[in-house]
Amino acid sequence: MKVTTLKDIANELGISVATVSKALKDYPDVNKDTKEKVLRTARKLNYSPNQLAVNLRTKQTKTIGVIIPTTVHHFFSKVIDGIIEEAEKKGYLVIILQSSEKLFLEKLQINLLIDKRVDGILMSLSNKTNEFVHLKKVLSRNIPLVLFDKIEPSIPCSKVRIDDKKAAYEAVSYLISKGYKKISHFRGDLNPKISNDRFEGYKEALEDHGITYDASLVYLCNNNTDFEDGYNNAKKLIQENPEVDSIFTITDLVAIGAIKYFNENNIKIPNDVAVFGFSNWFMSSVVSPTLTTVHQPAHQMGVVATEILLNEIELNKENIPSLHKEVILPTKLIFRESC
Amino acid sequence: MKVTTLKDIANELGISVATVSKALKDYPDVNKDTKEKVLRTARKLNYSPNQLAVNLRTKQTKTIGVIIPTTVHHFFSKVIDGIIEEAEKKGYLVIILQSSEKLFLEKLQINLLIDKRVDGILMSLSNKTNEFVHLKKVLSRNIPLVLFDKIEPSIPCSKVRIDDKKAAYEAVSYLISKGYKKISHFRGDLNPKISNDRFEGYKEALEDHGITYDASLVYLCNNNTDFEDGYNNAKKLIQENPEVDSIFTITDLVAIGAIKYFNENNIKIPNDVAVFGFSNWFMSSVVSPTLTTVHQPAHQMGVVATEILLNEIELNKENIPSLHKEVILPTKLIFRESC
DNA sequence: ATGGGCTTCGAAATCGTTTTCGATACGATC
DNA sequence: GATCGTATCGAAAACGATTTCGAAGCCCAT
Repeated sequence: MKVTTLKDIANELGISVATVSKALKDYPDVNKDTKEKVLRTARKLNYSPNQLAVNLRTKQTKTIGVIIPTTVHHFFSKVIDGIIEEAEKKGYLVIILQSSEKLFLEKLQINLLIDKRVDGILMSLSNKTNEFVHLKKVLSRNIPLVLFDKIEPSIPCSKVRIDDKKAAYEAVSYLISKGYKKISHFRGDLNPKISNDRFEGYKEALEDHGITYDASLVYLCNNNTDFEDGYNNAKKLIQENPEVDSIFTITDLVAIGAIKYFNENNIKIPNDVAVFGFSNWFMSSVVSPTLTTVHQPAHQMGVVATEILLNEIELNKENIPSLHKEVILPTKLIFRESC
Repeated sequence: MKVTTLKDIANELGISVATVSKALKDYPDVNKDTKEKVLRTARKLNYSPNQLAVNLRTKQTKTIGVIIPTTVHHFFSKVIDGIIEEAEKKGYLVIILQSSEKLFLEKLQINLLIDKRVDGILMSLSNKTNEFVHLKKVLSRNIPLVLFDKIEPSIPCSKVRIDDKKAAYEAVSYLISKGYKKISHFRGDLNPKISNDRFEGYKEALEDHGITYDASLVYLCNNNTDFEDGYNNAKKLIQENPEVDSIFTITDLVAIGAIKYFNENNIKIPNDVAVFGFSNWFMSSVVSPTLTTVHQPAHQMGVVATEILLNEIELNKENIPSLHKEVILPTKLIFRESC
């Protein structure tokens, strides 16, 4: 089953490859009749251009690369959804790679994407990423790069994120305004910036409202901020601080773990302990009681990051230097039964 | 920032491009000394081959395409995880497209991937796909194709799936063996084969164990087999068939919806009504009570489908015709509190 | 008859690699 | 000295498209 090329069309019509190419691209310097004839036989022979040749010649692939820690995560799968949606709309394809939270994989994958000549790269950094030569390599090759969610402020490129600190501040302030005073925090790992930011927001909200910060009320989720972290920390919390009246958790999954423990042990939510999540994962409206949480616009983050990237790619093509944007997407408190 | 090519290395050393290329690929007909010199300057100039040129020349892209209905779904995101993992291991990149359950998008995306000259395609069909010319086009171009999960039996290509009917049969048989007699079924949409298969398994298990099938106990999930389907159907079920003692649901999410309704209305699980799910979504071990379900090997499905595809690609390269496999992955009943 | 303007076409270079097929040189053999 | 084998290299074609630039043909004006 031979694939037809420009040459086949040219031979069929007894004209040159150049004319065929120009006819198909509607160049002004080709006769109407020949244009039509070319179009007809192109359709007849079921021609479609060999993208590899086009890419080599035009030096662009209409493809972007995405590197994220994992696809198996509700947040990231929604981001991917937004990325693919926006990219497809503009005629770009998307190659996805997972760093699995490993720095060496991240570096390797950057090289793969550079070799593959993707037009641009979208990244959310792994928790382990503490050096950035690989990112600088991308920039030095003049390949547009946009970071989202897990970003690194020092890298001169566009970034899309939420204001984790502010969101946490608002959540905890809400708890305080509802009269909660002994507010615990189940915090994330030490490394990723976002978990520190949420922690900072928690502390600042307490201080701003005259509640002194109590380190013994903060519990670490060292199990990849998993469901079990919430369950186990809830257990410890009740043993060690029975007078606690509420918890602000780093993420919904942790909150749901806590809820499970409370439900099993006949601790009433929100009467005994209120629970505040983070992310607005769709399960948060399903669990009993439904979970009050912070809405994190995952899909929108994918769309916006891709918009910015594709824009920079287009500017890059015309050699227009693009200034880098830092977009902070708004979060929103979602009020449900758990508070 | 110029990217170095073979020509640059050749110029630097005063030798030909051909020799440089051969030196880098360790051809036997190039002197050891020149080989070393080439290697050294290649490293010095930070050379990495332009994949576009390589692809054009060798006619393969080391890239596979994946078309699935959606990425925002726990099952599919785990499949993707398996696909990317296996592909990366063998040095292939993965382009992901979403059909969003639309046939016209599926067709369009097939064309995109063909134009992109991917080496092979992995697909799970949309529920709307009722004609298959686009799949035949892939095969007629001699591009390896592997279908998984939502497959079409009539297409002559490899397939990876589970035995939905058998899994459903086993689940319902288990319920019967535990003494349940009034077994309801929350079934999926009419179109995808897998939901019909599960329905068939349900019916057959009943009949084989001397329970006459009662159509009034079967409820349709017409809301995309969503959480709400389970909730609403549970409500209707209790009103219309208060004597029901158990439910077999098309998928965990529907089961969890039902569980929520029962919890809210003080209907005890499993004492009043037992609930059996399908998929072993990780939430099924989190909800209260934990959900008895059928384990569906999503990650493995991605890995196996990719293995088969890459194998066919390799054979294809050597012009060895490959016979198509149909792999049926084993499922497993997971026993928890809800039954 | 000459020149200019316009339309239409195609030769050829180019993108960066891979690979075939000679070409050359040198030493060994008879 | 003629022949052969071997080691080493490079010219050139090829992959399939894009694009520049010049050529050819024709008409019209001078």
